[in-house]
Amino acid sequence: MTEISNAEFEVLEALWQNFPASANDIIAKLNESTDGADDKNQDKQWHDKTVKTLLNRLVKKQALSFEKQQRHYLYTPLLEREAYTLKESKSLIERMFSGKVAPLVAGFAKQNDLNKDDINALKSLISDWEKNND
Amino acid sequence: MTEISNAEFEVLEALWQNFPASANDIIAKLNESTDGADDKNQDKQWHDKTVKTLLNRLVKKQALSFEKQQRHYLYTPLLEREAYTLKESKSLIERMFSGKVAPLVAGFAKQNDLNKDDINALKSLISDWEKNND
DNA sequence: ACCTATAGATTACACTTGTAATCATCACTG
DNA sequence: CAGTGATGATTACAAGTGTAATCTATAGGT
Repeated sequence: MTEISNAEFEVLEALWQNFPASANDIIAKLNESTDGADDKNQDKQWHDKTVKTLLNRLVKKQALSFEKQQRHYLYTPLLEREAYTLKESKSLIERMFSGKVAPLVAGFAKQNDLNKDDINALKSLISDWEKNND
Repeated sequence: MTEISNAEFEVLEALWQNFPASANDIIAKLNESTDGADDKNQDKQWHDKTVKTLLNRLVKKQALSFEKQQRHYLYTPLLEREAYTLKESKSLIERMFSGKVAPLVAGFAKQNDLNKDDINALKSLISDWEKNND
């Protein structure tokens, strides 16, 4: 229920990608370079202490649970990624676009931030919607 | 360049709706009940001191300018609403959906948060896009 | 069995944010 | 002309955030 901060979200993100996971697993995942061909990718390095702090805060916020596994903990997210991202999306769209998703997409279109794949994905969504809502 | 907080955004929002405006204009606008038929609309009341603080912060952040008009100031936004909302949208979509807008829309669809109007708006966007991208 | 490296807990600390109250100045009112 | 009420400036202050360092207990190596 409490708010998840940006840094906390990134930690959760790492956990969602594979869980349950130990603090070290998560730290490793966070520091994995998201290598693409471009080398201007100087991904921030996460300091181990920082990640531990964030894990603690997430536990306090009941965004994840942990269970003792011999010496260390294994963490598991208590939030579903999809539910969380939807909530955040809706919140932004509510605040900025009166709850309508189309104006957001329109902004992307205007900026030339859509490609054929995006358009196809949207078309497919629409046809699904129409199938279910005759 | 600095970040605009949520509360600051709401103040900016009021200003975008009509500017230049005095602090009092803005406070009035913010406290205008966004009346709909539903009376469970107990819009938060903005305290005059609070709004003044936020205006000052926005000036410091160079999000708006002001000019002395006799005794009081007239404020004018320095950011365009559309540019700002686009930037925020892109940032969220980058963080949560790898930069792809379709998954966000898919979330809305899944939750039944789209209606015929939304679908039509999206279709129209798509056909415009296709017109410009053969 | 002891010492050390380590994992998690606790503490730190500056900056931002939400929310105002207080201070200083000045224009208008009686 | 003096007092008051408004306007903007300054100050306040707790909670949240990003970013760690220090403390404490303990598991594992020698």
